[in-house]
Amino acid sequence: MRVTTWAEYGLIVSLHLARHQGEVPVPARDVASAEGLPGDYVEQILLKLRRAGLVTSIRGAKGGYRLARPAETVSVRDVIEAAENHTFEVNCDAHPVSAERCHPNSACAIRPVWRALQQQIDALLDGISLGDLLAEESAVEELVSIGVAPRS
Amino acid sequence: MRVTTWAEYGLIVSLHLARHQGEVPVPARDVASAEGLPGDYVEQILLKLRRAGLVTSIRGAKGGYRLARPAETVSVRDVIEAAENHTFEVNCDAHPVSAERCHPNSACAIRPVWRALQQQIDALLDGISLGDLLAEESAVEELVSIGVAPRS
DNA sequence: TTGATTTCCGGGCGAAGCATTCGGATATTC
DNA sequence: GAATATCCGAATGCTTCGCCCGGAAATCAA
Repeated sequence: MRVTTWAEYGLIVSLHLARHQGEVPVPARDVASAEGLPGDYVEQILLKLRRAGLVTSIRGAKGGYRLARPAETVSVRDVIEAAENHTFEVNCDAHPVSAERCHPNSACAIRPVWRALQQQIDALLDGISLGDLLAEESAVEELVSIGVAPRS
Repeated sequence: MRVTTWAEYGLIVSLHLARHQGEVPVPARDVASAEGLPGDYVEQILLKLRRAGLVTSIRGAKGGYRLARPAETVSVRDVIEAAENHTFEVNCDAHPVSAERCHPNSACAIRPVWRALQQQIDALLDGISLGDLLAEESAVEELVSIGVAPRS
């Protein structure tokens, strides 16, 4: 159980855009080189973010990407769902073990576990915005600069 | 982000053993056929559960598997960790994007998100035992039998 | 003692998914 | 019209997943 690079890069990329809000739009390749990520891949991710309505794009020369909404109103869940299509995927829905066992009103004791997981995960990711991460970023940055090792 | 069949089958299998505690040991193939799972695969899963100390095995004719501890003392987390090697895997540790970014004391704002996820997930899975699932199972069974559709 | 049963265990294998690249079409600016 | 970008599907190589196979060792019953 882990997130793929879609989710991880998606966060890195949208965080980069959040950092450059209010400026000129940032081309995909600039994001990629600044963050040290594969260029063509970043382009695909930005495409997904745009289709989800999280970023807006401007085509042609001087074009690029911008966050569609203020960073405080974009949750980590938004980004992950846009980039990876889902946060936690419950097997009962997507990869059922068998039709009978996984039928919605069978007496399966395991399903509630996955449901609970899904709810907790979504709630947590819903509660964190790109704005929060941006704030944390500069806070940690400051700690590091005065020589205090950040935890974890 | 989802659990693999190792985790899911692992739960099904240990739940099956929990249901038959106190009886003669259950051979792997009996578990498999009773639960409708691939036999050789179940064998491998039971092997992992045994290596993790969750089940005990008896070799030879009349042999089979038994839960090593009472079902109330075996958490869902125990089972998943045994079957899948981890619950939620944090990329910073296992699949770092880059050495610098993911270095423990870099100012990465994303890492705390994964850490928080990991903690919440582990806490939730720690709080559920096979005994709980067994109880829920019979409760739901009863609801179904009197014609009330279980939720979710 | 022999045969049946069963765990033990590594390796293999096809299919799917992941991470990434490619090629080219379309739009915009200078 | 050249340069810069987004747009988009498809192709690629790699890893992991889900599962099977073959055989060795242990145990029990006849």
